[in-house]
Amino acid sequence: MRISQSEENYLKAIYKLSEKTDKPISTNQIAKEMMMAAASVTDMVKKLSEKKLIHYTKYKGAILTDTGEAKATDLIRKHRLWEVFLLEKLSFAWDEVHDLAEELEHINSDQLTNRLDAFLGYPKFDPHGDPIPDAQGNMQRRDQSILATLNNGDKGHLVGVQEHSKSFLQYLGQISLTLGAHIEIIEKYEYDQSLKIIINKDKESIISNKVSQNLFIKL
Amino acid sequence: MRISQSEENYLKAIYKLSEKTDKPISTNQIAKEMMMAAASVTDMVKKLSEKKLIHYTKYKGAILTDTGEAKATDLIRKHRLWEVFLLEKLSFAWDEVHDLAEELEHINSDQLTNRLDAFLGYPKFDPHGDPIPDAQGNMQRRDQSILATLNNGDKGHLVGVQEHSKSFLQYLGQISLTLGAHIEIIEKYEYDQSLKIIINKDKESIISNKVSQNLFIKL
DNA sequence: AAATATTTTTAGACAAGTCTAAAAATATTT
DNA sequence: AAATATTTTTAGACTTGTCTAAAAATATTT
Ligand SMILES: [Mn+2]
Ligand SMILES: [Mn+2]
Ligand SMILES: [Mn+2]
Ligand SMILES: [Mn+2]
Repeated sequence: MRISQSEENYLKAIYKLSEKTDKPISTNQIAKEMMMAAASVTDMVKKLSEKKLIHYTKYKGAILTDTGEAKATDLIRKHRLWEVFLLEKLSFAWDEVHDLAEELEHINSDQLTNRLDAFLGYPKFDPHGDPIPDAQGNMQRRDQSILATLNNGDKGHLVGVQEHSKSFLQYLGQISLTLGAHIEIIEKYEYDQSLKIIINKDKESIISNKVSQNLFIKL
Repeated sequence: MRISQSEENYLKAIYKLSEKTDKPISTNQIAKEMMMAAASVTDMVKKLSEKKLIHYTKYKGAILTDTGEAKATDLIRKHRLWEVFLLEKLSFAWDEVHDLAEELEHINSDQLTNRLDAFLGYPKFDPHGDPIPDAQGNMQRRDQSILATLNNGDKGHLVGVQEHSKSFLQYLGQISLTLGAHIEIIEKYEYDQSLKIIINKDKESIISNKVSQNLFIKL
């Protein structure tokens, strides 16, 4: 069954929103995520429902079917593999790879995807620390804690970021917080929950709670 | 100025047809090349003309403007670079790369193109022997003769193919005629212009005139 | 130079994907 | 349980890219 690029983007949005909840995803949520009018979403969910990619009940919301979820997982696999390619092979920075991957992910060829995977050495995580589904759609669960929940003296490595915005990633780059960096909490300020940390056992930084809420650490 | 994927395909078709002639390209020619109704082409050439990508006179045909030609050349650059990537890095065969490159070429990012070019080592020719334009749009002229025009005793290397169809390329593969192969003409049969050749100083083959018309040889 | 054939354009239609404004359904507050 | 607010759907419109059938222009033949 032919799935358009637009339909693929809806599936990804629903998948993403479904990661945070088990409830059906409302048309408004999808509209907000995709920056689109709610009316457009209503039209599309009807179409996706007819194609059996989602379960949709009027006024209730949408849930991916198994087929829809498999399709979304495959898109994520392609997106993340392309991100790895762009960073590792074409030396793009981690704040530059997302937009290009957003387009490359729509090229549909299992052969291309699987050979790219092999060429990259079957990476398990993308440049933002997100797990890459394998050809069967299985992905490793990342063992992580949110930095904001840790305390004085806790230490570990940066294994992922929650936010993916360019500005956030660039900010992290500026304070030399790259994926894999070692972080130790020196002090947690009760007042605004900001943290004084040492990066790579060398550089001291103070980061806001907003930042630490978006960093995943493996202890 | 935003150029859609569809518009890009028209530009490429006009470019391709323009390589064989200096005359304006008729809507029918474009329609045939793209396997589309002539009426659709008429609509599109009007649009391309408004965007100053082609010069178009009703009932006369279309010629690329400098802007249009630059755009087409850039698409060809991307197409051929991706073909090299697929063959060299992902080990696809030369009869498999075209369709994927047809999609990859529409991803518009000069940075991506130029980094891919660098990653591949600035190749000058693609897997079919076609020249790859550089970032400025310049490409090397290939020094070639059509095999069908040569005579007994002539020899050289296969540097390109005219036809790009899967079946033709697969046929060549079967008789071990790959790019770079050495070819010597043993005998030219007057009757049907077929040729007895020796490939790589080893394997003897008889090829039809239809085949030899499509092979470019460097003496 | 007419008649005929071919090519090209126009006219009108349709599907996909989007929007705004209005109506209907659902949720929240009083 | 009404009244009010919010969410969601419907209705109608628009753009892009395509098609078929008919009309108009151009080219070829007689
Ligand atoms: Mn991404
Ligand atoms: Mn990512
Ligand atoms: Mn090609
Ligand atoms: Mn090629």
